[in-house]
Amino acid sequence: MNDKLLRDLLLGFVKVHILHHADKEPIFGQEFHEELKRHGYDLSFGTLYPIFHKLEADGYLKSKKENINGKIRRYYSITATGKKLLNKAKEQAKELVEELFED
Amino acid sequence: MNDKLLRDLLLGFVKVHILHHADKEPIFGQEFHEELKRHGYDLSFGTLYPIFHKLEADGYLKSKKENINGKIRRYYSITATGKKLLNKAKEQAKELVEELFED
DNA sequence: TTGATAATATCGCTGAACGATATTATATTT
DNA sequence: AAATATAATATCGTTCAGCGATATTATCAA
Repeated sequence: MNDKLLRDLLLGFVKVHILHHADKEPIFGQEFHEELKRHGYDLSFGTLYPIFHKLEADGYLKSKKENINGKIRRYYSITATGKKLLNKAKEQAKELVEELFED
Repeated sequence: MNDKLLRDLLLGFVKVHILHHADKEPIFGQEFHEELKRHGYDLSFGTLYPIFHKLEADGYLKSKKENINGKIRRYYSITATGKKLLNKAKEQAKELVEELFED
């Protein structure tokens, strides 16, 4: 079955989930990619990294490079603005889903 | 505040909501546009109509033209394939939201 | 018959998604 | 010490979707 619609749904959520995780602890690309895979979501790095970049450019995330055994990791954590947005997004997502299940 | 992220979230949901409403009764563009507006969502017709077209082309909706006082309306209703997709989408959306709210 | 109205359709631009490829910095092997 | 492997991030070029603006369709009203 064609599930472009399911993909769109996922893509709408990915940014919110990034903020959600970056709110709990610093995260980095590969790790988050694995996390998604574990949940059955296959998202390419060509999609994922630019999302991180955009979220940082827009001030919702801040990042810090760290050298782990010679591999550079860029750890992202949420900003104050990011937290505000995250809360709004969670509310909106909840409302939209609730509407689908009421009556 | 920049809320492109909230918009992406909405856009991911719009198709699911279209299927959801078209499952309850036949709907048409202007009406659904009003419905979204009432909920505070502003979606242009240049966005909305192509979505309807795509959903029909993919076999999730079927449409029938009707002439109401000389104004042509195209009423959309859900297909069997559309119902299956709708159920999957609802499950996926629910899971994604639940994760945002657990622990 | 001209204009107003309700609705759908589509154009052209911009920007995002994505597979593929390049780059970075070290550790390991030959 | 040179070459290879590895873990990770970065970005290119193409395709496609979102969207404001504009066009089209079919009546009714002035």
